[in-house]
Amino acid sequence: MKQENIRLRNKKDSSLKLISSTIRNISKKGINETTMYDVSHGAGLSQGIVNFHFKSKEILLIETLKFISNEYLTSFQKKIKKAGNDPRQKIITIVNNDFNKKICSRDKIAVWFTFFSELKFKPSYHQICKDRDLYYQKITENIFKELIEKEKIRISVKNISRGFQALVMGLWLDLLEDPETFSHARSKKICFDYIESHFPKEFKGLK
Amino acid sequence: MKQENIRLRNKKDSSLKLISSTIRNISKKGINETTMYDVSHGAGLSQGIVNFHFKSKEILLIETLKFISNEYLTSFQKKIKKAGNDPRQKIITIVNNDFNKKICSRDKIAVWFTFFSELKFKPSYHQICKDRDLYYQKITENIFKELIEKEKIRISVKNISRGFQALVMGLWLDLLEDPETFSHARSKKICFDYIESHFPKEFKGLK
Amino acid sequence: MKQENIRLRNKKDSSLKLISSTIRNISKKGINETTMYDVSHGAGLSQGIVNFHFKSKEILLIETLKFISNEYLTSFQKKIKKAGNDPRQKIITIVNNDFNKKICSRDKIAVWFTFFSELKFKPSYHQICKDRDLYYQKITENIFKELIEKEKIRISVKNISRGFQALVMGLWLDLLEDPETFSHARSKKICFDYIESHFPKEFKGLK
Amino acid sequence: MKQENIRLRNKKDSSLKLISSTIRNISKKGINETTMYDVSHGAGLSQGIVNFHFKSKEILLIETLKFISNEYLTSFQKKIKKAGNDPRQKIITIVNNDFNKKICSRDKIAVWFTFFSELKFKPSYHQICKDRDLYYQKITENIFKELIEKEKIRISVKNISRGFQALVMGLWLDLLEDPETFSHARSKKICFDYIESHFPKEFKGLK
DNA sequence: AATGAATGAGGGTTCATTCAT
DNA sequence: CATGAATGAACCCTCATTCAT
Repeated sequence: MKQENIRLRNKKDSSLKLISSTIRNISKKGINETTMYDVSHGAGLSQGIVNFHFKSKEILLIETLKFISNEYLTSFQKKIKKAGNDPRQKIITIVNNDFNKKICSRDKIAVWFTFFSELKFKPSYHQICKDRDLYYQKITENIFKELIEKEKIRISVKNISRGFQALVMGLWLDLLEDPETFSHARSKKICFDYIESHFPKEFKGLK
Repeated sequence: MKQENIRLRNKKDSSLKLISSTIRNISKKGINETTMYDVSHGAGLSQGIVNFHFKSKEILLIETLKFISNEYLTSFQKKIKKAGNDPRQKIITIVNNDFNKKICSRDKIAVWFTFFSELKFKPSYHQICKDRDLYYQKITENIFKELIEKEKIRISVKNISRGFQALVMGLWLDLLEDPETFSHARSKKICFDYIESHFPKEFKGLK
Repeated sequence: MKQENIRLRNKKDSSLKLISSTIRNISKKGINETTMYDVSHGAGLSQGIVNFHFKSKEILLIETLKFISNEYLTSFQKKIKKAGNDPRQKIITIVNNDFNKKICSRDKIAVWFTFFSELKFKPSYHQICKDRDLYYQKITENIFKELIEKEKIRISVKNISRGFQALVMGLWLDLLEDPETFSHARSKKICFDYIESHFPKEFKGLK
Repeated sequence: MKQENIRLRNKKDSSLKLISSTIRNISKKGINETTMYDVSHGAGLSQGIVNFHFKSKEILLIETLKFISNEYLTSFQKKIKKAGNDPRQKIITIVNNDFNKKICSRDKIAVWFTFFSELKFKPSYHQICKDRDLYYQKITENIFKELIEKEKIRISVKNISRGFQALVMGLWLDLLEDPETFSHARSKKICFDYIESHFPKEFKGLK
């Protein structure tokens, strides 16, 4: 029974090591250049082991996407909870989380965009991303709804929310593409400008 | 002389057919799943011809990126010229061009994001994208500068311009990811909302 | 530990089988006509295995050259050691070894000359051949030096030694080119004539 | 009629240029690395032309071997004729010709050994080389026969002649393999040593 | 006679996957 | 659970050859 537990933990350990190695490799070389050999040796394990823990490369990649997706959501949820009930505080928290260097290091962004680029022809990737997006959408839409009601302006919640989300993704791409002249700080500033321009009363002079 | 011309045209024709086939294939399957065989047969030609016109797959991909990049810029320049000197008209033109279905069909977007995902480890892709971006940046920054002066507001040109650009890219990603519930029309609306929120006098009630 | 040994032996076995198959194939068809498929299937193994054990065809060929070179030297050393200290006996031993049918079967000669023909543009082949030659030279020069001292004649050690070596190579080429009318026995006779003509006292009537 | 002549000459010119380019290329890169493209462009002509003048690469190579073989024989015959009837003078002439830098430049030797290495599996090469060898053999055997009669020694003409020939080939190989420390002059010296050792009276102190 | 775009067979190589140990 | 030799399909690329011009 105890041995069984150890085995399970070992198995889980190896799987995690493998996923972590996958992320590292993808961010360094992209999906196509990342081989099963790279992954296993990057995890300090041997050749055939990947097909042992994950049935195929396809599945390894799906699990990897699930992993970073989950990592994002976990951080998101934790911080939103801490932010309390003030919509103003909540949206600030979201921006800070989205451009938290742990969540969106250049490496991680590279991995995200790698998966994005395959969305069109990989239904399984699509599903995972969609799940994350829907969750994110639901939360932000609610926040923007509260803000709109407070500010008493007339604007589509759906549009402002989607615009916000698109803006974040676009800025992530900029961070990936242009790391020398663009920064996390400026990304946040631009997001806050976006919010302030729509909710001037609530966010005037937002730092 | 005439013969020479015919040959050159034929050679150019073949190259174009090949690039066009490459775009079609990448948008359908991604770069890695697109084989040289797919490309050549998709162009109605035979196996070895791709390596004859382009020395390698690598170079074929670079030329393909150059092609769509150039296509984008050409359309952009042509329409901007038509728009005249009014900054209001110019920014509207840019939005219309960015979400013109020829320029940003789902296929083309897929190709763009495929290349974006490799930006980090392919210096040659990076350069081409950077060239396009710098040009786009320069033009939009000038427009926003004019608008800011007209509206007499205090806001960073650089930030509003980059925000706009990021928003467009984020919306492209949405069009790629979520074609059923999202549309070109809504993308434009969201862009115009972004502009209107910053320049309310100039753009009040912009459709 | 024992398992490890078995694996190592298996790996070495496969490498040897592959090299041996390479020799057979080169002697039958030459380097260029020998495909990786020929080599692996000639060794009773499958396609990709050659690139697993040797990283490339280039390296396979280098290892093959090293192998026959080593085989030659090993046989040479063993017999020289047996021959004792008499220079007369030693040079006889060398001739016998050089035209031993194991060492210079027509197949092996064909392989040697295949590599010789690429010496000029393949530095790695050149190095291996040079190593072998230098060793051979050193030994034969010492023998001829002893003979010259015994016979008390005046002649350049370097030249007689190099001439001897050249003669052997020329005769190998004859054995390759003209197997019907030329033989190992006659090759030896010609070598002994060469030696006798320079050291008549020592070798008078050498058969 | 005149036009016909011009055409023929042009055709011959091109063929010669092509063969000459073939020799240059083989000596630089070996047969396998020499492509039809290399040959035609090295001759200042275009791609498809080789298959026009020679039906195939195989035939081009055969014609090339015939060419250098013929070049060798022509030089050989011319000089032998000049040498007169003295066997002593004739053999000296042969040595001088065999190590004439025009006849046996390192480039030409490389070409020769390239063909030698394919002798075993290319009957057509074999025939051409054999023709050259038989002619050479006949002449040298006659010379050695005369020398033996003059010197009144007992030795096999066939063997001494073949030994001589083998020695020359072996020295050619040395010139190919070891151009830094070995020279044409030393090659000749070694040949003369060979001759002197068998015919001391006739060649004493041969320079 | 000459050109050079096009063909297509075949080579070297890579790599996900399997499996005996 | 883990190893790593072995498999074999599939890829990119080369190149002799053809043929319309």
